Amino acid sequence: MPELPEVETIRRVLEKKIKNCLIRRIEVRHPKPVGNQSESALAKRLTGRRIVAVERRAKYLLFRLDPGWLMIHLGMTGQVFALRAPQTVVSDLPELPDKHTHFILTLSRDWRLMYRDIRRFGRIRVLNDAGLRELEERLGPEPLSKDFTAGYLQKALAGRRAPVKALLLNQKIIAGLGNIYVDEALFRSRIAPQTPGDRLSGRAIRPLVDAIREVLREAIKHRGTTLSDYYDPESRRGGFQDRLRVYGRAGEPCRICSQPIRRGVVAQRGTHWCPKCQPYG
DNA sequence: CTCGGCCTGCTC
DNA sequence: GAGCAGGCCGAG
Repeated sequence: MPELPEVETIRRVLEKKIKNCLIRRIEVRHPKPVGNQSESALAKRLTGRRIVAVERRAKYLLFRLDPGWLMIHLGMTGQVFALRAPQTVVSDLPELPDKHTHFILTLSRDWRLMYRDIRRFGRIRVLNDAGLRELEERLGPEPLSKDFTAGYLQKALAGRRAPVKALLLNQKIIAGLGNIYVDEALFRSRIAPQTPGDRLSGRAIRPLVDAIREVLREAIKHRGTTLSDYYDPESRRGGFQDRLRVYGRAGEPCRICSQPIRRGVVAQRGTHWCPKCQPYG
């Protein structure tokens, strides 16, 4: 569920709070998210390590240790909370840890990191440098990096018959987009989501690249989108949900042309678009 | 490339 | 009770 802007928001908050903390203790409360590894095996690889930096690649949160990496992918409903020892979350969230809190790191300076995940689609792994390289091999360029250019995207989409929506969700083509921001970027670049990759005109590529960058930057600025489950590590909601132009707005008037926003299924995902403002392919 | 599976909770 | 949900992976 969290896409690049949400994971980036989490990263920034965590960096501010727990960078340079030592991992004192770990607790595995449900084995699934850690890949059914035993608590003792994980503890051997984590306790005593320092969190040197908090990084992000695509939708992966990467804690740089000394040595090694702790990787967290939030799946659809994963959340990470950073709490000072006695203090609990504010807002409308349950007291932690609750029955959906599956993994806890106790850190120096009284911090505790709690991983909570209702659907348990998320994953927590300890990686060495080789493991990190394997992860990297499955991912395309970061959309906000200089590697993501019109030339690159043109090549990546060439000869692909799948709908452009499916291609933009493919993390090997571009890393970090999910259902919300793909729909939003296609709206902003006026491209119909069903358009096959190889039928996108060359002129459509540049606006698409710009729209992807723009929507991600804006969403990060507003600390991500909270539709229901997303909260940052300080249990704050995002603000971008109020600025969505098509996602979740089926039947509501388009903000540009007032036509009702359509909803259908493309690439097996709920897809939102304006039939009038998105004529291109 | 498409589909089903993994999970729980919420809305109809 | 059915269908849906911000993601990913492996099977066919």
